[in-house]
Amino acid sequence: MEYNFSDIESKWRAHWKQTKAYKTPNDFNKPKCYVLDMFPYPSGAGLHVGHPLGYIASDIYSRYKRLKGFNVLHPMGFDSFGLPAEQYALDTGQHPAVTTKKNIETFKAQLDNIGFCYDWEREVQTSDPNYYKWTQWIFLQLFNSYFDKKGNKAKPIGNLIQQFNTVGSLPVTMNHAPFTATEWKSFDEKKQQDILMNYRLAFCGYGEVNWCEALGTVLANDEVVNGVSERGGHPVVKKKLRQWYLRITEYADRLLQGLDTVDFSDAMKEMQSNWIGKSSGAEIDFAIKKHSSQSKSSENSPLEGGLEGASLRVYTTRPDTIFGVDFIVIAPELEVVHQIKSAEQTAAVDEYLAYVKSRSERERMAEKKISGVFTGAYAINPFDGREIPIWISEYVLAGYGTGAIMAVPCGDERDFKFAQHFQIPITNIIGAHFNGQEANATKEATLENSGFLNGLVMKEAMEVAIKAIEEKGIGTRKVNFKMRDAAFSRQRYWGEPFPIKWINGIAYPIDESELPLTLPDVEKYTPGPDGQGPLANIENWVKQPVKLSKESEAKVLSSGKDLGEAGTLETNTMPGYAGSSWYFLRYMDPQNENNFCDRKVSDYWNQVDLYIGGTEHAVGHLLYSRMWTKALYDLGHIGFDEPFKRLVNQGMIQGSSRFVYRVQGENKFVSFGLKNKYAHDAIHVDVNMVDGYDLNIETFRNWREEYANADFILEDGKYICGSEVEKMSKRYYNTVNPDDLCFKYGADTFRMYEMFLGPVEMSKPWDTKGIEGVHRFLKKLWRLFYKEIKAPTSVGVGEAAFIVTAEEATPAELKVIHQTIKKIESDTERFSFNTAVSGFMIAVNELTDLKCHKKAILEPLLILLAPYAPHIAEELYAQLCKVHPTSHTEGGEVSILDAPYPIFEAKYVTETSKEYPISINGKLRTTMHIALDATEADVKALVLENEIVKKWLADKEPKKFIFVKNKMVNVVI
RNA sequence: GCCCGGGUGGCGAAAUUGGUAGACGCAGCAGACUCAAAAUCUGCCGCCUUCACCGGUGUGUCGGUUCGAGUCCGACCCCGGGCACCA
Repeated sequence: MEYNFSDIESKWRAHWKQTKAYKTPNDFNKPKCYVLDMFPYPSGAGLHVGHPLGYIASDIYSRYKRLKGFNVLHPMGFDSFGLPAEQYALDTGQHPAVTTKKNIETFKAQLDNIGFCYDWEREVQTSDPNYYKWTQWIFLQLFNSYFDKKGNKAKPIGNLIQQFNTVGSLPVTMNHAPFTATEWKSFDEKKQQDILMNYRLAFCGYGEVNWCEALGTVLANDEVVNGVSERGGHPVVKKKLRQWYLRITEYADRLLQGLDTVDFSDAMKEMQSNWIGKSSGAEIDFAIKKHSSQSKSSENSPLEGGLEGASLRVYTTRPDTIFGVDFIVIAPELEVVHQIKSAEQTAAVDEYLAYVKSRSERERMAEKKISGVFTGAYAINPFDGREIPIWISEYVLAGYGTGAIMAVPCGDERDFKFAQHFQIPITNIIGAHFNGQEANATKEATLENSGFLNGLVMKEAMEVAIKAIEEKGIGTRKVNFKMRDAAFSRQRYWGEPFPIKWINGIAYPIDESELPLTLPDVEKYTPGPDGQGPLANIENWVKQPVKLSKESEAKVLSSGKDLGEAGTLETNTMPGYAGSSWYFLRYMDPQNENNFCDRKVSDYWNQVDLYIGGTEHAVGHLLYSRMWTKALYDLGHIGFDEPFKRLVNQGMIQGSSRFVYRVQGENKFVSFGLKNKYAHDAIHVDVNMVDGYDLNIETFRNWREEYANADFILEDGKYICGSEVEKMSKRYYNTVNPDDLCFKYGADTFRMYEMFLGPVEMSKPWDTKGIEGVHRFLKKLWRLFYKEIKAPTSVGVGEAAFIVTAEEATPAELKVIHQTIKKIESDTERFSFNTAVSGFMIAVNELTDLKCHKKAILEPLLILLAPYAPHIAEELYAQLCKVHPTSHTEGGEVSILDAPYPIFEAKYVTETSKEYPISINGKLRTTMHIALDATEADVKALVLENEIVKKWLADKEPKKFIFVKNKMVNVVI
């Protein structure tokens, strides 16, 4: 019998399915291990070889942990809401639910082909109403909570209402004037709800959003890349719209601090902290100089009391440079611009504002030219009374800090360039540190021309300046974040409906008993009117009667509305990241109908011990799920506030594209080496028609009709293709389907080869060459168990006998297996799967050399191998148990899944003597066998007696001996 | 521009704390078995020199620390990824 992987693999897959081998119980008595993959979006293209890389790694780790006695949760599911399915529906009219279902089936079949140990009974799909019921429920928890700044945590909104009722507004108000308890009670329902909306963790508000016309929806900041949509690359513009948001900014500090408690790569932590973008400094008020020619201030001027005594607030991280301020710049979008501009400058300012408005986000980012205009107004430096011109320029962003900055050209590159461009005189406060040619952002300089800060080193001056500012009452210490609140609504169909009903312009939560609020079936997926989603077109859905939450119901009734008729459902849907922000919790308790996840169950499974996925989710999914976890923790629904204890980022597998070169104007193709002799065009050719770089010309001719009669200019009788590394994608014809490889070599070979390619974290182009080597290894392993006793004939394979004996193992054999146990264990623990595969190869080579066919050696080897190549390991193990039953295996077939993990015995790996390299002055000269327990004096004597050492020493006396324990000896002369 | 990674044979890559660089695999070369092929097995495989042994040299470049550097330090070059007017 030879290694017939296809029979073996289908047999064992059926067996696992039938016996529910991977069913994971919530068994609280066993130690747990939670291993999670980022679940896929089920696209129509199916899997390519890049996808399973992380899945294989996590599968190996899961199986390993299981053998080590852990109760392992290793689930899989689908992130099945999302734009592509809806775009496809728009084009073809097929319901997204239908295409999604089909795609998921394809994915599952492909995944099962590779032999993963998922418990499919725990599968989740974000578009399943039984799942999104709880997404909506969590949304309601966020809606019904606010962030208590003092306690630094989320609390029920009821606490806040009680506070308003008893003592009035909080010390720090959010976008509204302070009020007393009595005033609060006098406010009408609308006013009260509007104020509360400023506090809710999930809230609705007007704001500048990223609007993508082509996709017909708004996008979150992380979904916009270089001014275009991440998906599809469509232009994105800023637009003021009513939108739902998550108040993630309140968690900025905790999201930052939490990074210290988790095991993520430094690069990942860095990306997240850059995105959060914490900076500390101060806000400072600059009085505005009264100006005779000032234009009349409009009625709703933000400058209280007109220009008289008005001031402008700037944000700076460098209050120590306050004496170096040579001008102030305001973002053009700020209203205040119109109040301060002088009559003479009005025309210039208005012209500039028109120019700024005409520029798209894209242009602004693409060409960063220096532009701006003087407003005609001056501010007064609060410390030395200097008059400072106020400019506007698009390099200052309205949305960050106060939208106004104090410009210190000697210390800031942008300010310097601006000053240079507009010939604004520069004050030097850092002496020799400033050369007049470029700004110097040092913090080490001793300050000059800086009033009371003179003589101080900048670092120290920082504190002194802030104190002075606060004492003078002209500003405060201030921390700012780059991160914005996350846009949470999409004007699309294929997403979770919001459990919100609008009545009289007030958003009311619907009652939990109404969940899930399901998506209606629709005929058309075109957007509704006024930038609304497709749901707005379905009147009977929008107006359907739903029960509101008890408090809301009372409020609505008291305002005299009929509950059945009143109001309309929110027509936006939630974004793709809603469902993925908490799916790891649902896996723990996926069938629970009364709770998103039972608290006892989540206390048991707790944090994800190992999370595997790509870096592309660094600032999206990973931040959102961390925030949701923190909010659920604050509200007491779970017992941990970081979801992922350890994160491993698998590298991207790129495609290795192949090209043929068509001679221009002819149906003739020239081989790579000769292509420069002709005018040619490079054309992608399917990698599966190319062996290495040799084109299979017959297959190519059959590929497309137009190539059937093509001519070829060959070199050395071959057509050599060109190559390039690109993203793996259908349109480059460089995708390799795992199904094909599993069919040709088997899943075990495929799994081990993917791991053998290199470290999981590393990105690399796919190369199928080399898979033969891994396949050969498995065949060689097979031959340790089976021996051909009759040569194969033309009509069939040869007969083979199972040749494993019960003989006792020799020390040499024991050494091999114990070395292997040690290596595989440490490699698996530290995620070095490529070296682990090498370890197996070495072991099999050595055992073949030793002609070892002993159960005592091969049984542990199979158990070690089971996580990597589960099918062949199960097959050989079953056969072994049949031929050599033991107490453990008696009474029927025992699966390798429950086999006792082999124990590594140190005595077989450590030796009594060792061959030491002997170096002289660091150069290797010879080797000697020395007992490990020899003293340094013994070694010294032995080495000095050695003939070769004597020769190299000549007459010289050794200065010293260096002993590297169990490694080598070095003689210094 | 700034911040992370990373540069090791023809190729993918190994190398716990500085201690025999290139394990393992692919490709290549030579040989065994075969009428032949496939499969399998054996040997060689960084570069220079040599019939061979020996020797020299070698981990992007230059320099440093050390008895000893792929590994540590300094300067530079190249590649990959992330961020990019956040004051």
